Amino acid sequence: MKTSCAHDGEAAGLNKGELATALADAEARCVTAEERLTGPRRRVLELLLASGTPVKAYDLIAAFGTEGEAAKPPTVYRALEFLERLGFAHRLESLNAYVACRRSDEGHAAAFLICDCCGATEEFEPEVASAVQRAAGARDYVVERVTLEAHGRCPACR
Amino acid sequence: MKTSCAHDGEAAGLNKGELATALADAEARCVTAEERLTGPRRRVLELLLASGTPVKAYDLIAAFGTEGEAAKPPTVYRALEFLERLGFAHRLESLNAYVACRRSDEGHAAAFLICDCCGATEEFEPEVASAVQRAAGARDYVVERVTLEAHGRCPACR
DNA sequence: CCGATTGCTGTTATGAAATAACATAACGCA
DNA sequence: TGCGTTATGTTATTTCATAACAGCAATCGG
Repeated sequence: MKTSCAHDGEAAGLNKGELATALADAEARCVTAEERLTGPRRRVLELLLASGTPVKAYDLIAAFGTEGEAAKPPTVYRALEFLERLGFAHRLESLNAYVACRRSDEGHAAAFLICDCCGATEEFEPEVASAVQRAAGARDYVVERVTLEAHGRCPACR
Repeated sequence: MKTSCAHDGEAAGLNKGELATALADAEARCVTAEERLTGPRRRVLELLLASGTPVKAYDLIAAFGTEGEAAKPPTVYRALEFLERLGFAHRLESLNAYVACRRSDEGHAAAFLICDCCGATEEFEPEVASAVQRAAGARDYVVERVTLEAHGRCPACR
């Protein structure tokens, strides 16, 4: 799946200032939603934001501690569950990985372009929704959640 | 995810005659493609077809032997890889499960409606493709493979 | 017919991803 | 302060998937 290629390393993560802003935003949105951005949750979000690309759960687990100690799996998985619920992160089913999301609407539908070469992802708005709804309607289904992941190559990797 | 509901058990798998026909079809397509539908491959396809709904890999492993003995994981995973390659089966990323496909075109794009209640799935043609291509084009991506899985409720479960 | 190549299978072992279950701590509030 | 709720810590286990290597069988050129 992930073919090796020269463009790794230019990760696109947030720098220190952007990170602080993004975390403050998240904090604010939690207050509004009457939810708590606790330590572990904040830490996992920070790691995701700093990466800018999808991160495996066990990489988060390994990177969790600031002195290099690992977290226990449930710590990170619970944080991820929270972050997903509030729309701060998404799970990429086809990669078994998680990615931060900076869109401001909780619980939005998500669709992704995923570069199989460098691992970069771009989230886009699934206008696709209407086509899915049409297919669903024709079969009498009610759709509650859509996973859309398009694999290919990003501009830099071609 | 899978909420319990009364409609289980009405699985929609193929009966004996249909199964024989479907396997013969698969056999024929393999000949055309110059591929071999060997024992393990045929057996796994048979199990998928008989089920009619998505099946977990380890359920296939457990059901593999005709006298109840389990297969070794690689046996089944290799067969699944082959079946996917030829378009006889698809992997459902959001379920970690596999489902038979009776469409006749190798390597086609796949999209699914998945009932979270009874586990039924319907494959549909992703006309969606055009919308994805538009989003991809705008971002200069080249798309090679699309995963689309819509979760919801089937007619029977509402 | 022989030997080499290639593709598939069998087997053992291990790696990677996720969750169950239960104990403890922190928070919000009567 | 004491109670219910929500979040965390911890141990263990389950679920999902692949690496690595040995053997076998079909195919093809000589």
